[in-house]
Amino acid sequence: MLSPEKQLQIIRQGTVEIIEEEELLKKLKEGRPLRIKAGFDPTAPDLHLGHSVLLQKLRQFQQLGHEVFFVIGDFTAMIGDPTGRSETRPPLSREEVLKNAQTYEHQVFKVLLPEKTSIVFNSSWLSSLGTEGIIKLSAQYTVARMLERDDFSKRFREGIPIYIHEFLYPLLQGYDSVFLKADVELGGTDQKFNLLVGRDLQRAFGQEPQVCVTLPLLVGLDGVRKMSKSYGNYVGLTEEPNQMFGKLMSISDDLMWDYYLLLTDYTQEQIEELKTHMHPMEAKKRLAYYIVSRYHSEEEAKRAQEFFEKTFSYREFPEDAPAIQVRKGYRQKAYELLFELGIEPSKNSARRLIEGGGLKINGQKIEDPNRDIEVSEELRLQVGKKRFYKIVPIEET
RNA sequence: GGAGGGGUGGCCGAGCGGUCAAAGGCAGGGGACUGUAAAUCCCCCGGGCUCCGCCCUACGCAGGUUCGAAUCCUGCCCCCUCCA
Repeated sequence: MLSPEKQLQIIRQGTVEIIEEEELLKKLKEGRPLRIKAGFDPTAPDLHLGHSVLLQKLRQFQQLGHEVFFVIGDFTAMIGDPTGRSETRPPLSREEVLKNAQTYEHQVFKVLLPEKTSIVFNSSWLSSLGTEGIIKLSAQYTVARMLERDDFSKRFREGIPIYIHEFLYPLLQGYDSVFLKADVELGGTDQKFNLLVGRDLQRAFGQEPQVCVTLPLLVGLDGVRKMSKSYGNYVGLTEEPNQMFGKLMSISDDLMWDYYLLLTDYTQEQIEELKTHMHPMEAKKRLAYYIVSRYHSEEEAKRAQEFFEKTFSYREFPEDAPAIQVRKGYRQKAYELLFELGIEPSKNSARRLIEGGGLKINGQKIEDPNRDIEVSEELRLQVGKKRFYKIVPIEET
């Protein structure tokens, strides 16, 4: 095991805040494996790279010899964390939650070390809390303190409704920490308040308070908003290699360094090294390769990179483009063809696409949507910059 | 319970009797430039069509007044503010 000071240094990397660092150091000095907790809401079926920031940090803890409690908030998911803006989330059904939770397990172990991970469901202790338990728990916290939370105080000020049950969310999450006797809890910066409630509750229950570690929210592919499924700016952990590689190559150079810091095992120094000595595009390829091999395999990462280079650097038509079969001699106007073969969802959108110059057939730009296209031999379509199709004629039987 | 304000396209936000499928912004799609980066510029962006034109739905819901309503009136639903 590394020295406590050295450990702290590694832990600190990429975090926003550690409350309190002194306490963490003290805990580390005890020389025992610490109990590290992080909670996930099983509200969406798939995790994306944004979630993996936490996983990455948890993994570092594991590498340092600590123990991770991966809490699936199946109970709290039924409340819905109020963090997500002022909108009240529709509560999820039990089945949905469980189904989502299942897919998590599989994805999580692409990053976490199984032998040092316990996956636990918070319903297993929260659902038996009972009305009485909830009341006792609620008695540990005041409304005034609840209103300290940014989201709540803002809404309170602006007269946006705050429902009573929303107060329960931080309390229950905090109670998870009590139940698990967590030494450390990790969360995104948006979780800070909830993490702190955990501290207070542990104190109230006579435990040593957990250390709270907050991590930045990963910025999505658009470089502006946080990565989130609802913004469509995410990379899913289960996405296919070519997709994943391509998406990662499309981020801005600035953003790439955040990704390095938050998603890889590269140290700060190594990152600096890349920044100063490597062409940004090469560095980006390395990042994409790294991530694809983590969630798929080296082999697939290699193939994804080759695919990328062929199609985009050398502009080769990808051999494994989806093939669409049509009757030999099929003849149709360009826009009709795109529609009929299911490449574009409507004739209008096909027309717009072509008029905008987004269609190439056999490398030649087609600009007139009404132009007749005849399929007598294989045609290679490029639609927009990223979509490729082969149109294959077959003899009529 | 009382008094006011408000609900517009995926989102934000103008419009307040015709010239409104509805300004502007964001997001999105395409193109140029590139390193499928960023920045920038250009085009498209409710839906459909035989597309320099035509046809449908649309401005919370339901009716009404008008030759004509997102814009006026009535009722209903929802949201917000202040007072109690």
